[in-house]
Amino acid sequence: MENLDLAKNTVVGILKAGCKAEEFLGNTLKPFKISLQQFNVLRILRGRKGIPANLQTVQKRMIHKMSNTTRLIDKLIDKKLVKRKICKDNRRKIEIFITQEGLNLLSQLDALIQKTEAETLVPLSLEEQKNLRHLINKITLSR
Amino acid sequence: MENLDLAKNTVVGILKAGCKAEEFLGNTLKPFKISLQQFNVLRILRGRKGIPANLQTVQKRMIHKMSNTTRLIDKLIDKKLVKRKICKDNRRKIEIFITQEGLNLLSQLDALIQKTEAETLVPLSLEEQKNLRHLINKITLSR
DNA sequence: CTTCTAAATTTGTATTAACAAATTTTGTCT
DNA sequence: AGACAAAATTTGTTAATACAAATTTAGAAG
Repeated sequence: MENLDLAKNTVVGILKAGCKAEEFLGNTLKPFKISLQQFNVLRILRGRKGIPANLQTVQKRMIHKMSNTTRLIDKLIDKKLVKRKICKDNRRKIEIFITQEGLNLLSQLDALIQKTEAETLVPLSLEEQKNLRHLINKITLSR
Repeated sequence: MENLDLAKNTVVGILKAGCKAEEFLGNTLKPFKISLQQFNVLRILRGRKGIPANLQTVQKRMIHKMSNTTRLIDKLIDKKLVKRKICKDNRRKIEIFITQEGLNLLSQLDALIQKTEAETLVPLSLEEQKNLRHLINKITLSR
């Protein structure tokens, strides 16, 4: 009965696939000296198209839920890829923006990352990818 | 065209699912003070059923390929869950065993982990799990 | 407006992981 | 056996992450 270990094998498979994807993407990002987590935050900020984000907005959309987004963003600020601003009408609210330099970096990366994503999924046909996406989404969207 | 971002969405989904699985498993292991990586090494060693393993055997089977398995195993030795032995007939060869204490810990964890794995996959039927496992394996087994 | 409570953010500390260099081991060839 | 090259392992150092506690902020209630 291959069913006995179905859940175990599936979960281990998910973990391995996640590691492989992280490895591939990490290798692509390495020459640019940013981590996958940092890259994802940059993409989140770009996605806001000028609308500033506060910490929790960023945190909610992050792939890796980590306990310390403050310092992750500090790193991006050190690299001049991101800025913190104090809102004019509510000076207690701190808002986060991506800088032009950050946008430039992302546009450099876009094509490379797209290629890496494709490489990761090479063993799957388009139909299989759709199928996989559907199944995976069922897992992740359910919380 | 939802196809434009198919690969991107699929890869992001894989990453998220991986994080979710790590989170669930990590929470289960937390009260026992071992990390998921350490737990996996223990399971690898148990799987050898008394046959000792050397470092690279362990490394090859690890889910998280990390650069430093030596210190990971050192941690397990500190916790008395694992032992290093010097082979009699070839005293240069160092072999790694799981201790009785390690086996006891694993048998305590087995049921809990199984439950956690099931919880992670709750949104999927058995058929869907099989399907997912198949697709995921295509990705991970291809290297 | 002040007070209170819950949520969000930051900070300090300890643990873990990444990276590169150095060392040790393995196996082959003479 | 001895020497060498390649692979594996260990070690030092730096960077990232986890965890818990402390601080700050937001919003409700009086």
